[in-house]
Amino acid sequence: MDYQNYVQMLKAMADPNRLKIIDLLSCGSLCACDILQHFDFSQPTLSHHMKVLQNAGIVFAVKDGKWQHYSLQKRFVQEFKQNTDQLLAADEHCLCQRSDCEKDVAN
Amino acid sequence: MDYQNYVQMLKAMADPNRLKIIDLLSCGSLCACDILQHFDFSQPTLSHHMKVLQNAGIVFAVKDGKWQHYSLQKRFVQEFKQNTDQLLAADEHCLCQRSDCEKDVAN
DNA sequence: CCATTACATAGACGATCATCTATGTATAGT
DNA sequence: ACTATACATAGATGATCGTCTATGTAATGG
Repeated sequence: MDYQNYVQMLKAMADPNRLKIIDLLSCGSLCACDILQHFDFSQPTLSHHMKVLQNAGIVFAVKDGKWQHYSLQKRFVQEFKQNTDQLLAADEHCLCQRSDCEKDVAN
Repeated sequence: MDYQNYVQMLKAMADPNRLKIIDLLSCGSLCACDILQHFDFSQPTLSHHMKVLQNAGIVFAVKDGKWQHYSLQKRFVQEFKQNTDQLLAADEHCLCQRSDCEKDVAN
């Protein structure tokens, strides 16, 4: 499994404010000023967070006049769930490579 | 949704080494020395990572003589998937609370 | 007992991070 | 043209993070 991209997603999500932004965008696209209203931090801070989310492939932006409309990347939603399932499944991709691997033992 | 616990899980997962530890443990319990063999960092560093994973509710430890056996918390596997689904679903829990909420608009 | 093994704790250090203020850059309205 | 609005960029700062070395502790074996 490709950790690199998944870790970047996790890092971007591992901030309460960015997680809330993702939650906001899960119901549709919003412009920066709309998002900002839900937070106490400054506008440059939001700009920073949006860039982190874009770099992680979580969010994409469309410019419309003065406004930047942000939306969740559909591909992110799909890939994140897929990577999560793969990570947490006790299946045959087992990394431990030990002869006494306990992958079949329930905990 | 309770961000606090979910964010703590995400933070703990947002490190490539800890993610690999989770992957290793997804196929069964391992002791610290077994886990350490898969990495280049020092033993205290592993001890630190295991504590982070325990504090996040991802891993639990059972002591057996000299050995510490680590396993994934079943509850974590379940709750993490559940929280992820809830976060990324465009359902009625919409936070934006705007009259023109676009939660029904596909992107 | 003493040495070894398995692991934890303490403290330090450099890197990364979230946030801020100050400022720049478009776009829109009058 | 001027002003206001929406957003980005630059640079600074304090906090957090991942890692290390040094050391402590508890269990095991001869």
